[in-house]
Amino acid sequence: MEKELPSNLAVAWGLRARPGKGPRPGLTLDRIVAAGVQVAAAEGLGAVSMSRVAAELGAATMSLYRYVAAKNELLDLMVDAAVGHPPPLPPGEGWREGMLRFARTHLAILRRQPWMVRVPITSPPLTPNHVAWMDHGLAVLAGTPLEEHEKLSTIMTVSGITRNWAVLTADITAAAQASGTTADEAMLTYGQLLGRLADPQRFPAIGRLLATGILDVPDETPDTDFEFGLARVMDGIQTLIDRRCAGDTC
Amino acid sequence: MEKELPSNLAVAWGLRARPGKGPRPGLTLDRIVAAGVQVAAAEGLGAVSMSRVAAELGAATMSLYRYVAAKNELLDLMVDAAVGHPPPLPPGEGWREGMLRFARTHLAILRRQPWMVRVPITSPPLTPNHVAWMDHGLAVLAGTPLEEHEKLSTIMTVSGITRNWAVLTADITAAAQASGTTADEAMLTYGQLLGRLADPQRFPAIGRLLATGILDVPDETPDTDFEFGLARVMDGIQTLIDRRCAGDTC
DNA sequence: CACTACTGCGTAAGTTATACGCAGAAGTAG
DNA sequence: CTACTTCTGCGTATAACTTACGCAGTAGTG
Repeated sequence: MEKELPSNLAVAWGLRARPGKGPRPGLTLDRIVAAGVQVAAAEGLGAVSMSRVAAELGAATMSLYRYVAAKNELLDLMVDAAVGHPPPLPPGEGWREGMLRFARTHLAILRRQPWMVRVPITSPPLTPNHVAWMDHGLAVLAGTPLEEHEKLSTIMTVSGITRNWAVLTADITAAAQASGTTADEAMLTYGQLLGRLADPQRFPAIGRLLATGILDVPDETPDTDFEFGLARVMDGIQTLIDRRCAGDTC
Repeated sequence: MEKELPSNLAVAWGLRARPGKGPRPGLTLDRIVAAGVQVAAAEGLGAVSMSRVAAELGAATMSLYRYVAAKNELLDLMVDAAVGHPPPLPPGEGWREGMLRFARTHLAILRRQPWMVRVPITSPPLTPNHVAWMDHGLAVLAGTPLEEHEKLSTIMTVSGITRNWAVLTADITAAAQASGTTADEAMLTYGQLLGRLADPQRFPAIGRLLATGILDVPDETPDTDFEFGLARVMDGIQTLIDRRCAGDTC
């Protein structure tokens, strides 16, 4: 009755039956993944080719395919490895500060390794570390009166906002580096480009936005928009909790 | 003082100086983009190669490079074309229903052309239709007492949730089609896989989630999690508006 | 009519993932 | 100890892919 596991998950969870028959393997999945991460960190995701990773290990290209079914699988494993374990849950932490920490930590990880957001997602989160983070998020929300499926939805919402923000800022940073400036300047460049391209006649609402001059001044605090979105979601969850607990024991 | 526009933006906005010197162009950027969209819609993003698109038009591969600087540029233009114009703003619509419509329409577009979410984003939203959608979103929020930059943050938050959900469901659907089942069944498969892989001992919070049996039953309404996230954000914005208007003229 | 700037596109180079299959290594059964 | 099985590393080869380069020809301009 047990269906076969998809191969990528089998290797990710280390569930490959390893009968001690043939010659001892010269490589390890961990070493391959680590080499891939190293290449991606040093030269970007574009530099990650099977031959490049193999060269890093002093092995032949095709050797990698004994450990990984396809390049996609390697990329998924690289991302999972780079996400890493979630930190231990601070005792006595409230759900709100916990979720904020969850999101900010996640963002910091994506910032430290910008190549992560360039890996095309092709499967729902089922790799070990992603599952661990999901568990971590659920644990943060354990004390709330939310239904279990609502906790899951909350985590996905927060993750979505975080990833989206990471992608956006990574884009802007990349564009900045391409033209040899800093990310701050690139933010301003973005505003300038928007002002140059978006005719206020055709796009009146954008005209009003530009008229405030906000996009012409660098943000005093970093990640303002990100924090704004997070705060809104937290407030919304608070509203749901209040509504549910109204006139009820909670 | 006017810096040169990046080439991808120049072509996207149709700002290429076209001196009527040489031979009349045999192709159009629009036709190329349309052909690319057609190929992607019919056979998936993986089938979109420069030669394939050129063949669709009866032209040679290299001809496309007279209109597009690189394949990435073509992909960006394809996405922008597929997003399309935002609908006209329904008169008398409140900000909440407006934002919900914004998000649902966006999701429907990404669902109708699943290849869109597979195009790696490499630049912030500066293409014409994306700008138009941004303007549309700002217009929806025009009646609220939010600051202009808060309106922008709101739109980005909602867009992030929407895109994230589109990617996730596209992944699950793709995995379903790969194994010859339906998306609904794949959702259940996801729950089953999670239950098989995530040891409740190691991941207690996930254990509690699985124990509710929610993942074992198909959702009665579609996009439950997506709608949950949206509702939370809307509630959060309502909270902000209420707080700002407390004891104040609004 | 000469000139110029532009278009279409043939050719070719350089990468890429990965299918196939063989030589040899390490266990296992007799 | 010997035969057999099963696995590993990896050389070779294939079929894609993007795109640099440059040439022949065309439509306006002076």
